[in-house]
Amino acid sequence: MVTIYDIAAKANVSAMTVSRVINNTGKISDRTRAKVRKVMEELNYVPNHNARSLVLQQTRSIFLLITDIANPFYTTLARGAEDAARKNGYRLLFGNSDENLAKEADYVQTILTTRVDGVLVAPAGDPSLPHLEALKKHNVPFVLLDREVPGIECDIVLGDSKDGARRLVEHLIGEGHQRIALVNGSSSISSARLRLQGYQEALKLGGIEYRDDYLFEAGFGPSHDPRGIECWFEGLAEQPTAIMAGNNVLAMAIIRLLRERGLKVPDDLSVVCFDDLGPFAEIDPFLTVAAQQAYQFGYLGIQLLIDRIITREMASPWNKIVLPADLLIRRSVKRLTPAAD
Amino acid sequence: MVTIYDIAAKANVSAMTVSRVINNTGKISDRTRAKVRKVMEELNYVPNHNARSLVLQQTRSIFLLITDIANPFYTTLARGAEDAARKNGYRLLFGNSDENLAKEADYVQTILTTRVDGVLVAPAGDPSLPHLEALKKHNVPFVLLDREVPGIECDIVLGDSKDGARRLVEHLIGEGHQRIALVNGSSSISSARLRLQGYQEALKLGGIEYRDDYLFEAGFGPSHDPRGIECWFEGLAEQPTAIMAGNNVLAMAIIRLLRERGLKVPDDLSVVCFDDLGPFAEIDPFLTVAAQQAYQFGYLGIQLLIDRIITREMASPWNKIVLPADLLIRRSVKRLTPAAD
DNA sequence: TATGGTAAGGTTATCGGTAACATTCTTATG
DNA sequence: CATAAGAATGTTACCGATAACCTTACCATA
Repeated sequence: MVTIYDIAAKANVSAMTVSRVINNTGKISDRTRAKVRKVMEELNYVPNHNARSLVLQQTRSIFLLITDIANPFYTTLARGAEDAARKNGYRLLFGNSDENLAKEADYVQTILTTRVDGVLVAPAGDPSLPHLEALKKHNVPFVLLDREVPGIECDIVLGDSKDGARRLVEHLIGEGHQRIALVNGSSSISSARLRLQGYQEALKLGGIEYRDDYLFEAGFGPSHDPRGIECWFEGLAEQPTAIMAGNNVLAMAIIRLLRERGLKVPDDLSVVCFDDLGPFAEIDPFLTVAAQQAYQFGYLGIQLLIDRIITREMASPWNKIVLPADLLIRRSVKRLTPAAD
Repeated sequence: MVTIYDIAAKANVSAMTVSRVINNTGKISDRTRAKVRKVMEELNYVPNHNARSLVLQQTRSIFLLITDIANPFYTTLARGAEDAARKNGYRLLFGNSDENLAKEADYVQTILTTRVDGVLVAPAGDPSLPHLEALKKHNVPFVLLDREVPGIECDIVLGDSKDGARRLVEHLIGEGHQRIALVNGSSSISSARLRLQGYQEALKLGGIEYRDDYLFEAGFGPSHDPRGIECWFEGLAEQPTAIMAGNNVLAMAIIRLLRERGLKVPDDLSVVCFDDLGPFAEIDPFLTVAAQQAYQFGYLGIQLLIDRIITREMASPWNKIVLPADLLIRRSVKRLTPAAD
């Protein structure tokens, strides 16, 4: 590999002069600058990022840790983050924890050893606490995305889960549904808890009693076993007329399950969910959803993070951005006549 | 930040002894090892990856550059790569070029400066040549994915585009279609060229004449303007009975376009495409596709790459893995009676 | 008792950059 | 023409780790 010393030697200057040319610092005569530039071209010089960040104590890179790379919510979020990072001259590195604490722990280790300037994290859930504490302890600025973690104070970008869920359920009630089930993510995830709250609130407002057997907790992730949902569904004494899914991945599992049982949506059962399905569900915009502004999660998250990185102010009050969800009413909910129920 | 020197001082040993404990090298007494370990815990030591890779001249990390993070083909590929990398003790970094040469060039720069041990690249197309040449020149081992680039010799994992395309078209012909259009990716992408060849071959075998106006070249990427397709479709003198899309993103564009015009698939027009749609099209497995083994692309790609990294053999014959595509026949093709046409 | 082999650990130089300070070269000014 | 004030460049030390070599101390053996 070519180093600044090779260039310095060939250009008959000191390494420091080369460094100055590269970074446009200090005073360099045009003649020298041109000479050094020419040698750099000839030798195909590429700066060594590791050496640079070792002495500078900063890397100009940000790590984005998401929980599911197959989920369009997170890939869209990632694009937002990437755009914002590029715009600010930061390199963005991605990691994918798969909603898995062990992988998350691994990535936190990577983050610490590579000395990135900051981190954007969608945490796996409340048990991510020690991971975030580790970041805190090592003074790595970070911004949480999508999920709060009790015990951690930091900047955060959230969706309005409670409100979105409430509006979804209110829509169902408005269409005449009374027996509404919720298949949710784990209650160790803040957004799942809020969606449950929104669900319960809407039921209450609608004068519908909350039933324990209509709540099932699965995993938000791609790798959870769908048979849990099947068992729950089979075991139901009274079939609901509508199911709300806590996120898009769960909605997929539910719809597949219903199809396998020959149940048509919405004719036999209505389905709604949180999060939109991304471009690949465009074949037939069918599912009624509470769509989140995924791109903004990433974009705004990077902005909050870069603010912290630049000011190095970890004491000033924490920012909390709450983005509303859009209710997109499509065709997965059947209108029930009062008599029909 | 805590360094090995801080630990050395507190444990009353030399930095070298600390290094030996960390890496399990050399001879260290159990007493010393325990003492050093204890101090490391107390001080929350985290090794500095930059310093380490500076002296070792290797980073144990691999860069994966994909062209579309929103495309399930690539995210599935990414999971395969991630799994394979983890299994081999390599860190995996992702980049997303968005089918955009400028972004790709940028990422190549990042790759060179960060001195990763190797790269997995899905190139934007033939014009990616200089980027790959840069990797070659700097002796960075790389493996191509999904697309060949004329002028570059290297290990590569490909799908059998020609065969898959031929089978898709043969299926259409078998169902009685004669007027079959192809909306393809840019001809500067090898896989698009092969898909065109497969298309033409199937037409020939079926005794159908190739028509120039039934070929439209759009972009494989997420950011291309769908109005091009609209114009082409509007301008058609004779409407085809079936359209084959060069990949899944194009299929989405076509289906949206048809829907906007009130044309039903497959009743009014049949559609097939290359690549499956991922979990989020499970709502209704509808589109007949040539599905590629996306996960394997990533998994096998990493294996080829790590072989090169370990042997440092850049001279031995290049590996070329060609993965077949599965024809998944679903419901987006209408059977035409000979009379109907 | 001399010898040497090995276990355990220390010293020094180096990876490729940059900050801080030092030095040399210009140029304008009294 | 001497000289001071910058402009242009060089020197040295250091960022945090590891490789290569060196030093002890101890024990077994002839």
